[in-house]
Amino acid sequence: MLRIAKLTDYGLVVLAHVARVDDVVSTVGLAERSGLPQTTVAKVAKALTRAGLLSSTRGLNGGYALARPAVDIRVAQVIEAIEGPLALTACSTGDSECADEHHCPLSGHWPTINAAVRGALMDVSLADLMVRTVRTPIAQTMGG
Amino acid sequence: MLRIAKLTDYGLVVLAHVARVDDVVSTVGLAERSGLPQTTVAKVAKALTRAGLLSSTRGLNGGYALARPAVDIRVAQVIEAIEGPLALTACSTGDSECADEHHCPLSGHWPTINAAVRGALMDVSLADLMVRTVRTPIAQTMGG
DNA sequence: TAAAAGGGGACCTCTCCGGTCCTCTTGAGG
DNA sequence: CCTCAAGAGGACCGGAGAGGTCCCCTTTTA
Repeated sequence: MLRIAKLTDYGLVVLAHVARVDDVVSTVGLAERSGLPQTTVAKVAKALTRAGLLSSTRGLNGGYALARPAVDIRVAQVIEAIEGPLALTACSTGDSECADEHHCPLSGHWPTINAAVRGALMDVSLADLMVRTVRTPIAQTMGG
Repeated sequence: MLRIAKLTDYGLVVLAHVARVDDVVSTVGLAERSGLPQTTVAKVAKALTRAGLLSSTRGLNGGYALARPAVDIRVAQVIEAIEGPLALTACSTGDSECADEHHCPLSGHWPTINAAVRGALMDVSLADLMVRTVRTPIAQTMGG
């Protein structure tokens, strides 16, 4: 359904919390702040570290920190860190089960579409996502 | 995994074949051309018709035709026809199970991301997808 | 009036994501 | 040197949801 995986969503949340703390923070700390299970935070943080978005410190008093400024972390990178290369269809991954390419008028065009989507997601940085959402007084009143 | 549904992929293929025929064509005819099961073609064509991308003729000698020129059919519209409104996360659909919005630093930002992706997919038309893929002689040689 | 073709769901299966758990490695500190 | 906290890596299981099929109804024309 053109959805990102829940884990990817969590990944963005975790990154945002790490950025906000602006210091080394453990998975336990992140779990408390985010409200996510500690095991889930750990799973996501591992993937983000492998991708070079988080830097980790092992051993006692270890934890995670941003590997680079929030402005330099793009949503597309987070998605790729957790879900792998961005490809809207199975066709575009290379391991094509879609052997009827002579039938398929679309073959060869997916890279273009993928690039367009990737570009859009590259334009949004973690910093962009951390701008405090402006809530109007009216919304606050109505929200109850 | 930020994948479109297979049915959506099929939808694009079906649309491309209808466009190529440039005349009323039945689900049986489309199944032959595309190599997809006739039942699947039917399912997809129904959704596309409901969304106004295909026009249908019922009764004997009936079938489908494009409801408007291929240039005016955008990939984003096809996705929405089959999968519903474009929303990368469950958060952004409105029926948020994600009640911890006070915890979530991202709340309020998803519409922006969705709009970016939607924009990218709106920029690609069915006509764009039907341009014959250019294969260089070198690629043919190397492809074996 | 019978046959062809689309319309609209219901339903079942199977894949794949989400979440958990276990064990190993690393490093700080007593 | 030993212990313990904390990350690394991978195995595993259950449930939701997409894919695909089927059935019956309506429409239209020969």
